[in-house]
Amino acid sequence: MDKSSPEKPPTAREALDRAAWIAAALDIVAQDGIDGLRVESLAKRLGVTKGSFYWHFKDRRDLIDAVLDNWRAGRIRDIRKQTTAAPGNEEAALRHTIEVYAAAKNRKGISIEASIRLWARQDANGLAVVEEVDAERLECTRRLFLARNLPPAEAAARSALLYAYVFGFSMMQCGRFAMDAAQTKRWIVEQIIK
Amino acid sequence: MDKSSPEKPPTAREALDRAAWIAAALDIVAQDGIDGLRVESLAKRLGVTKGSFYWHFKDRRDLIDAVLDNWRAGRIRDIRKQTTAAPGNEEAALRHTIEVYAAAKNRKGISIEASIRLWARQDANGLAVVEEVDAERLECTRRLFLARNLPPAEAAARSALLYAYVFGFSMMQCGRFAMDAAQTKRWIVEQIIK
DNA sequence: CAGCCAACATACGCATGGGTATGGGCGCGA
DNA sequence: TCGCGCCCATACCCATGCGTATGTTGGCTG
Repeated sequence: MDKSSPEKPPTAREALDRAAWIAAALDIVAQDGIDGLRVESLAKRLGVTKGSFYWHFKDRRDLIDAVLDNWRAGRIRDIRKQTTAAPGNEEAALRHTIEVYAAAKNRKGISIEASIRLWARQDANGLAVVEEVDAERLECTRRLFLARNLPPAEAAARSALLYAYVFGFSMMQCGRFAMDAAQTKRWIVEQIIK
Repeated sequence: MDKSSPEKPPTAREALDRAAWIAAALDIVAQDGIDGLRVESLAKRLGVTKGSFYWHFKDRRDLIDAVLDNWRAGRIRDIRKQTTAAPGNEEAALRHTIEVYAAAKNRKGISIEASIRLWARQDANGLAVVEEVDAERLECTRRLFLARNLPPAEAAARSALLYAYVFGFSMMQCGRFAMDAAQTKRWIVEQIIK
């Protein structure tokens, strides 16, 4: 919750440095998972030593929590941005959301998400973060369905199906199968939207 | 590929012991992921020391590959078992398959699957195993849809949606949301099946 | 009973990694 | 210019963990 490691108001320099650590940490999480997020290797990647790390962060756990907070904020910002729609444009927004999140392009983002989710199975803080993101995502798309005057139960169900599909899809990094056939994708999207 | 570490025909005793190691290893994978699968801690859990491990396995990688093979065989056996259907009973089999795989009950199995999948993003052998399992699962349910005389493209699409849904669902360990409302589940299943 | 071999245990070297304690350089205000 | 505090480096302790080399034991065989 408290981002500033010294008590004084976080200076721009200090905030930037913490952000740099967190950004580099996210790279590592994408590659090797949260378990692979090691203080020394992270420091080496940034061209410094542990001494620097332990000035900016209390310990490794402090970094992980910061990464988690950062990820949560980013995911919530993103889903809200992607699901904003002018009245009457809700269907287009829904298609756009599926298109964006079911794109196999964002390999790094998917890796990070999978890593955090897996790790959250063993960690209370992580679990809370994942649940917040899930709740926000489900709510955002549910609102879009509701705006189309669907019954609440159906809006919730379609939202859940959309999320589960996008998520399951992104977990199969191998698009060699029928999963990525354009025809298949189109059929599925119609099932979810229409 | 070669399971027997000594060249002689694998005796029953030796096979049993290897299986015991692999079973214990799967427990650890479920808890801490493949990265958490450590030779020494595994040995401690079995009440022996490393000396025993390195008699049964060449190295840690050998154990991981054995775990992978074991998992692949089990998953393929299971999907085939769950999707067998007498002619005319395909719809019931499909519902049964969804019910079984989308059950949040199998927490351990889901953890193992998620761990292996995440790890496979960084490992060629693991990736091949995951792809084999994916292909088999998609094919098994696709056959069920085909038996109901659906057009091939639609059968493939429904199979993909079913798999993506089940998978995405199982990744959200938190059933606190609309995801587990019976009504929502029922609506989604109808979309996939009908 | 001698010998052999499977199935371990013991002990070691080495690397990685968390955390701490301490030292040092450098800019900046008094 | 003197100190002070931010930012980082060095050095150290300790734990975990991989892999290897070698010792040990119990059971089976000839």
